[in-house]
Amino acid sequence: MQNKSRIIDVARIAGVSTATVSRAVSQPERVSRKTRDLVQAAVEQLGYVPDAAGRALASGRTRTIGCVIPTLDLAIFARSTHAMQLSLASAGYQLLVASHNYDHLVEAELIKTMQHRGVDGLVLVGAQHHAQAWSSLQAWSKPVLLTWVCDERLPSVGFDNQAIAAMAACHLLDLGHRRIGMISGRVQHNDRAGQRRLGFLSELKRFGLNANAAAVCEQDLSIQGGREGIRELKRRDPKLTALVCGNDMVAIGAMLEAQAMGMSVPKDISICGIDNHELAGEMKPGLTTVSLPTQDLGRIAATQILQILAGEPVPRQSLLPFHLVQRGSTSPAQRT
Amino acid sequence: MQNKSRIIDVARIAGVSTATVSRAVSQPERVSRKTRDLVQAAVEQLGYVPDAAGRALASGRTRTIGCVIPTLDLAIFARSTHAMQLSLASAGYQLLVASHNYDHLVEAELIKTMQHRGVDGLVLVGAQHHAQAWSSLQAWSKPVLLTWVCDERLPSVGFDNQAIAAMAACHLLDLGHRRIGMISGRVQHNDRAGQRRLGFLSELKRFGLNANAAAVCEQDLSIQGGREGIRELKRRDPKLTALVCGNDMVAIGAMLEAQAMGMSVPKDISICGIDNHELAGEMKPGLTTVSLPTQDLGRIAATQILQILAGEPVPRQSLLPFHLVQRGSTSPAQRT
DNA sequence: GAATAAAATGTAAGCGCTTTCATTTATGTT
DNA sequence: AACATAAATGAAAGCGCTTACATTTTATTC
Repeated sequence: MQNKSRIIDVARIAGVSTATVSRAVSQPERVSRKTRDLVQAAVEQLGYVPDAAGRALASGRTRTIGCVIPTLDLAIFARSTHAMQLSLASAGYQLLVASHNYDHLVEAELIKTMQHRGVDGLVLVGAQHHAQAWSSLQAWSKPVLLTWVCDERLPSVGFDNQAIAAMAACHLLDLGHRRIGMISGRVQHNDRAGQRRLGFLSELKRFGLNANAAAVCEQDLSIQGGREGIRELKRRDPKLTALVCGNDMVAIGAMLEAQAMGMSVPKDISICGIDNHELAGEMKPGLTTVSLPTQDLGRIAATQILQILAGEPVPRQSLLPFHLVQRGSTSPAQRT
Repeated sequence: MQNKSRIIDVARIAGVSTATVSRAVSQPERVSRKTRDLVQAAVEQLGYVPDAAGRALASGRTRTIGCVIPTLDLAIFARSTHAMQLSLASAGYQLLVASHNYDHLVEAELIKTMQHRGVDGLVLVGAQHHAQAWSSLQAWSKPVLLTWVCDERLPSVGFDNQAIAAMAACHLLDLGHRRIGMISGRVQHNDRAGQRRLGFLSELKRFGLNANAAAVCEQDLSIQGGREGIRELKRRDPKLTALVCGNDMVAIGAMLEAQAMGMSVPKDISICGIDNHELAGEMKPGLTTVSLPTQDLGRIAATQILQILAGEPVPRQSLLPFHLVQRGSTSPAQRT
């Protein structure tokens, strides 16, 4: 079965040189019909599969893409990574993943390791990285793709995170709310969260509201974070009538806590999330949220980095669309 | 920066042979204090990092572990994989992941690819695999670890899945329920789901109940699956008073649907999940569930495969503990 | 059918590292 | 000091593959 046959064995059986076998295997069109069949037969007879290490050493390519993410333990990253892996696999590429839990130094190390590991391309999350990471990326000749954000410095496929939060804020403003808070993710080492916070604040400003940072509360992107966030914001402004949340888990936490505090959603407080998690539609009331095509993100990232690798042109910045899904957790502000 | 220095450059600067550099880098204890420092200095001066492909080709080892899972898009797998990756990274190993969406043939291909890709070890989910996969595993000289289950044929770290479901069933039986259904995951190509179903049915039998397969309904492990499952089971047996669910998402779906159908949980129907997902405690009522140490599973899997690799002895079968978390979704059966 | 161009194939030189084996150097013993 | 032994080092042979480059074969043109 696994008889570890090498290229030379195939060559001997097929009666050709190893160079020809190599070509027949990786660039069939560069070989005559006859030899291709000959080699194919030998390959099958031996169950030959080229050894990746030899291949990598000789060619400088590994058919492996590295993906460095904050964590796999957040549904959105798990989802996009999953989609990415499937797309890569169907193109014969493999995925090396590593996560850093929002530690920029760890991330920089991971990037370096992956580079020396010989990955053919690197997919990162966000544009905010350790200076050391940036410099090793710059000194690298292989493609790097940024995801979740768009940044001039590198090809990216992501979202206009400001616009996402602005869309949520705008929805609430349109409903007449004027005392709106935001539970944001931790902004340090997370430019997506930073951009969303900014988008939220500018939108308030655009409506002529005094948008100070006091309206924003940083929390972990978890149910618990949502619970704590709404308590904090309510403490700061007891008259709060609406809330934008950094993601749906936070929104769910906030909603549950609001209800536990005796408030009615949306009557007493309107809540809007981001992501459109499977659960959003299942809550009571349903969670209004900005729906992001997370899976597409992963799929497109895979496609694009493979295209770059293939020398095909790709848009340098791809902004993915998103839209508001209105459910029951938001409603017009009460007259006061 | 990334000046691609090779071992020979280091050797020249340090004034030693490449063999010595190689030793100084990978087995410092096999080299004299003096040369070690010399080499170390040269390494730092050049920013030398050994090329992985060369290393792999020469040594036959890649410091890479392959992990083949059904999907990353299920919280439990994302979680355990995440934990595994972190543990591996801290030991200098990298993680190659691939998922197959419960397709055994795809899985077999992935296993083969990873083997030829030169991974140093393989972590799989479950013990049920394509014959072709089994045979390529058998013909392989490197360690393979099964997770989520325990199976004599290979070292494993997992759960007694029958006991998990039995624990859930037993809890409901103890509460006096006698008409109990189960919404199981798809059993085909998923031995965990199969074992859980079996555990459920045997527990019913142990209590002298007529446990036929009619009490079990297969669904996707999602909220939607839970919704459909409870409808189906209620249709089959309108007097159903309790429900075991394949995982918490299913349980949540079932609970929501039960409520939507006008039932009260737990008054009209008791529901018990498996996993202890972050959300379980947040539901109204809180979801009773069998808590599984998902993260530990990943961490331990990583540790064990590295130990095997290091030639250290490890228990061939590691069964991880689990326990019932009682919350509001289960209560004593009503007198009839 | 000769001349030319294009396609197919072969030759052989590495890719960067590890590791066996032989050799040199240090350490210990009497 | 002479010897045995152990530790440290070096020389060099690959690991299995790809790919310039050279060579041969085939197709094309007149």
